[in-house]
Amino acid sequence: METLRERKKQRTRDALLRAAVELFTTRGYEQTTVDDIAEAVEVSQRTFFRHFAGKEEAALALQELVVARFVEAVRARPAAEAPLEALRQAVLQGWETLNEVIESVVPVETYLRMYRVVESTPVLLAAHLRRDMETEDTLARVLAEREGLDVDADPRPRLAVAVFGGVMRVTERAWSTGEDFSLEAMRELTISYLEQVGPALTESWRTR
Amino acid sequence: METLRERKKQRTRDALLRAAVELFTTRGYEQTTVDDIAEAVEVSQRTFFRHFAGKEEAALALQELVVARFVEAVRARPAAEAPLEALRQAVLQGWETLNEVIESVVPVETYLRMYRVVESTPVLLAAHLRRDMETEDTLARVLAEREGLDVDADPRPRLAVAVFGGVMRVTERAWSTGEDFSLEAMRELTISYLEQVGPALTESWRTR
DNA sequence: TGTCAACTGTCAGCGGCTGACATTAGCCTC
DNA sequence: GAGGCTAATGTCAGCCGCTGACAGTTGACA
Repeated sequence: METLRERKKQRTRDALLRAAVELFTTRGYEQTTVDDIAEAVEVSQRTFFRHFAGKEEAALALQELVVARFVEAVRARPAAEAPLEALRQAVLQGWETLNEVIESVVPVETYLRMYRVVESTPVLLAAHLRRDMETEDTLARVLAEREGLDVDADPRPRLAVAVFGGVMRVTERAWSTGEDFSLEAMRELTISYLEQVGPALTESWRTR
Repeated sequence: METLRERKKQRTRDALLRAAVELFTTRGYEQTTVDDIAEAVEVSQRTFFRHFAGKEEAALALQELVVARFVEAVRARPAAEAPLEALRQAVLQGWETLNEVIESVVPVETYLRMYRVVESTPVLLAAHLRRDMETEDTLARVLAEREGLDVDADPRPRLAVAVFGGVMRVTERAWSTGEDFSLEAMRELTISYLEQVGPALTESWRTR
């Protein structure tokens, strides 16, 4: 059982996160000050910074939930599965179960809107990409362990994860600049792009 | 012929850039204030911001020179060359001719030290990665044009460039966290990793 | 119930960055 | 070569993100 103090603290954090996301997705990230967020929740600015390391962290907190779950999904894939197939399955699984992670904090649609705010705000995109690299680092270790390799001696786990991450980033960008912002569209793009990356590297583009 | 005013302006910018790099590589990025840089050149802080959009831009200005040249090198590759081979050749060519671009501003060794500052400073790494994405966008258009494709309709140019970029990022990271900070080491890593990416994706890692 | 610790508020201050306005100094024409 | 024009710089005030220090409040737990 949780203590009252912990519940109160969590409630404040949730309120700050929800207010931040609400403001970011309506007014825009740059147009929202930390004071705005704190004021909306009726706490001091200092309290905001006690819950979030910075404005960026509040903007990326939702993504972090999804990414953490994705990494766990990769860990849970059967050991017999090939590395890239494990990544592929974990990603698709992630899209399917997005509701379970997000809906308890904000509506999925809000999450998807926030996603696009990140993609279209330079400073947020930059922070997002750096986090991606950290995730890739973690994933490389997971894959290396699955295959019994030393991640510092054998570059192949890092290379595979980097390639996979590159494809996912192209996918995300295509989704966020496209017209269909549904989860289903994201899922179909993921499948399609992962299928095409092999041919794109080996075959000539002129002989489709 | 250049006007005196333009020469003076360029000289101020160069002095600011050199002072910034000098301070960043000795004292560290976070430990250096814009006032420090301006003071070292004996100009006002406001003048610094008239030459650089921000502190980050001064830190990434050297890289920008190299990246711009790399993109030009890709454009200049023979049209008959396969896309990925064009990228590969352009990168290797870039390392070989690094002197020509950099030495007129700072010693190559200083550039390599600055490179590692970027890799090890979170906020700089983030900004660097975002720039990489912009570069990848440009390169995808270049490759699409070479192959006569529409970059918005066919994802293959973007996918190929993203994969290539992913490999290069793994390479850079391995170089900057390794022990041999020479250009030759960078070059060898590049060749080695680009060779291994194919097998890493297709073959089983256990049957080396 | 009283002590301790955690959460919060207030205040002061730093650093990045910008707009507005004044000043200097190269450029260009008559 | 004296004038006006304009680009480059300096100065000043102020916003915003963020942090440390200190004080007040409110749960936790004996």
